[in-house]
Amino acid sequence: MDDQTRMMTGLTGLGGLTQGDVGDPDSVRKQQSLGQPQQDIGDILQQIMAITDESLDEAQARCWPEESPAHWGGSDDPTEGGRAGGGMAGGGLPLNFQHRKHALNCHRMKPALFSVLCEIKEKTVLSIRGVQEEDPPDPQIMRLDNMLLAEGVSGPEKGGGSAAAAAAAAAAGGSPTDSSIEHSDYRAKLAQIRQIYHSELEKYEQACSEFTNHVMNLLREQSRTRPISPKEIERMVAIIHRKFSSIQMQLKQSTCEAVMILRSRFLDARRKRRNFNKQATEVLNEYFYSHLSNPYPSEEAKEELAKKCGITVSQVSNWFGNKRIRYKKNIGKFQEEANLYAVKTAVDAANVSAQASQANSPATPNSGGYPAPCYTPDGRL
DNA sequence: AGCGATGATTTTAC
DNA sequence: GTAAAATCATCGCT
Repeated sequence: MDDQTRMMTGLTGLGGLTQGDVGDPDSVRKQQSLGQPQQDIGDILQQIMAITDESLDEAQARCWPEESPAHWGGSDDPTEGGRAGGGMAGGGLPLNFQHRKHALNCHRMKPALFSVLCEIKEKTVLSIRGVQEEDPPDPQIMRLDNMLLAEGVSGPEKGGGSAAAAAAAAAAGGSPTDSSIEHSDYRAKLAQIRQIYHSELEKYEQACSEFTNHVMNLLREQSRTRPISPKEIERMVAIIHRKFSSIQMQLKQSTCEAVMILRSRFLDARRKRRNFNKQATEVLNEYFYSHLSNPYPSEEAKEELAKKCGITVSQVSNWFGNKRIRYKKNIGKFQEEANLYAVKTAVDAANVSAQASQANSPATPNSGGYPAPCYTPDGRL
């Protein structure tokens, strides 16, 4: 409801009114009763322009000092708008109001006036905010969309995202049993998030379309009593959609956050780290200390070690990476361990050759690379 | 709880 | 891309 409704109501049978008179029910009635001839359209428009400067409240106060705004035909409620044509007669609306409304709807100048007024509206009020009309796809919402798609929250049901995540986690390591348990848990939680997301999205879409329909019905209804161009309706719908899309973005944002938290809880291997078992550590250490001069196992050697230890190749790589740096950083600390494994290796070798004189030597000659532990090839510590 | 050990990840350098 | 180095997060012992 706005000035336009009141304008049109006040315009019926306008003739010879001064600007001060416009909108004054008494003066309108006066003019109507006098039955003055139709005034020139230019004058009417001029008066309309003057009226638009008034605020709704003051105009209404002048027009209907004793009534509440809800009695207006142009109310926000479309159902009321529907009744206003006559159903309300005797139900609260004053008869002169009904009379004027009827007069307006039947007036031969109505279509022409409406079209002119629509044009004026287009050129004034709407053009002000019509500048940034066309909305380019929001990069933020696109980012969120992509992420939700990648995580398997939005998009097709088959859950490709969670499968991919599971595969990624499997590649990261962990025993197969452990990870499969973790994954089913993860998938269940992800499915939960997915479900909530979709039901919320549905609610949102429903609310959006309901509200859009509501507003469109309202505007269509009102377009019978005030000038509303289709373009204006279109614009209103666009505004509504923009408002709702900001809500949608919030939903997507919080869904993304939930997925991120879930991921970090379930798929960050650091959080469920298990120390390798003793036997695995032994195998790795044996290799490390027996190849101290060049502790860089080849791909094949890594695979072999991984198989022996029941861990993945990348875990073997991690282990060697950690071991090299930590050994180098503090050789003293690892001295004991180094000697232990050197003896171990030597004993194994001795079992084959029974050569006691070289028993304490590392299996591989130490030719640069990493500093040897504090022992000599001849067995002195 | 505190703390060192340790596996994983990230950053940096080549 | 790989390895070193730095860092993180958890484990496991006291």
